[in-house]
Amino acid sequence: MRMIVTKNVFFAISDPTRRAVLDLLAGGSRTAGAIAARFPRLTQPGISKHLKVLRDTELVDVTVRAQERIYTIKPQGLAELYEWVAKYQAMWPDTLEALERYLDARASGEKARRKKR
Amino acid sequence: MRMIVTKNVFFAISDPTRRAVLDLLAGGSRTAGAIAARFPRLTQPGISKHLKVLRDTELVDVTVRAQERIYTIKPQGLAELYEWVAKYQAMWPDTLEALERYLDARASGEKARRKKR
DNA sequence: GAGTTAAATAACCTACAAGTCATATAGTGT
DNA sequence: ACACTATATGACTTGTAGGTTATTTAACTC
Repeated sequence: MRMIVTKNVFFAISDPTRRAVLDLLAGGSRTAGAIAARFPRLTQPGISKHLKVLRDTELVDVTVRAQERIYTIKPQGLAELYEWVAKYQAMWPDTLEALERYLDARASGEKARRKKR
Repeated sequence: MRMIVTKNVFFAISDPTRRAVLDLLAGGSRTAGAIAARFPRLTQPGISKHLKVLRDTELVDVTVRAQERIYTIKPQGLAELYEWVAKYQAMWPDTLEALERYLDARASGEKARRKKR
């Protein structure tokens, strides 16, 4: 068992809710309440805990305004992740254009697959 | 509790051992045994399970040679991750050079921090 | 065919992530 | 001071990831 926890960016983005929060914040800063409101299936404390993880991993910044906490994305926090994945980019079929073609092909392939079943 | 498991690339790379396996395979294809040998702290079945996750998430390919399984990295499997993080790249302070400067600064900052304690 | 080698699978254990409800903290307004 | 609002924290529960040992599967060697 790994007991060395080291919460890092890889861990932070492994959760779909946290990715959704980041995606939301990419559209602009929001209060914790406004964020929580976008996740009706989760409770306020649930979102609060996700925000804590994002804080701890330096993926968001918080500013205080009265009782509110305004969360802002810190895209630099993703630098480590970008750095890591970029290493593999060199191994991609070809250039970025090839990657885009690949992604498009995969997208339509998925559609076709969905139709089949 | 999330019970929709959907093992995806984000989950796959959240584990440090699996990232290390990918990093290893980036240097060339290897048999399961050769991979396991690089992780003396883990047992063979332990590595085998990690390899299963990488297989299931399409991050590696396997070819059979006698009793051996030769694992090859499939960097295209990281496309989704790259796609996701690239969205945030636009929000980065400036250009790629700025990112690199940032990473360098962070690296030396970490060294300084380590010295302090 | 018996023994050996390589890898996967099964059964099991334990720590912890992700969720809940209840409560605490802290700022606002009257 | 008191009620209200916004968010964080504590205590607790549960599912599962990540590890183990033992076993199975399958191919090769003699």
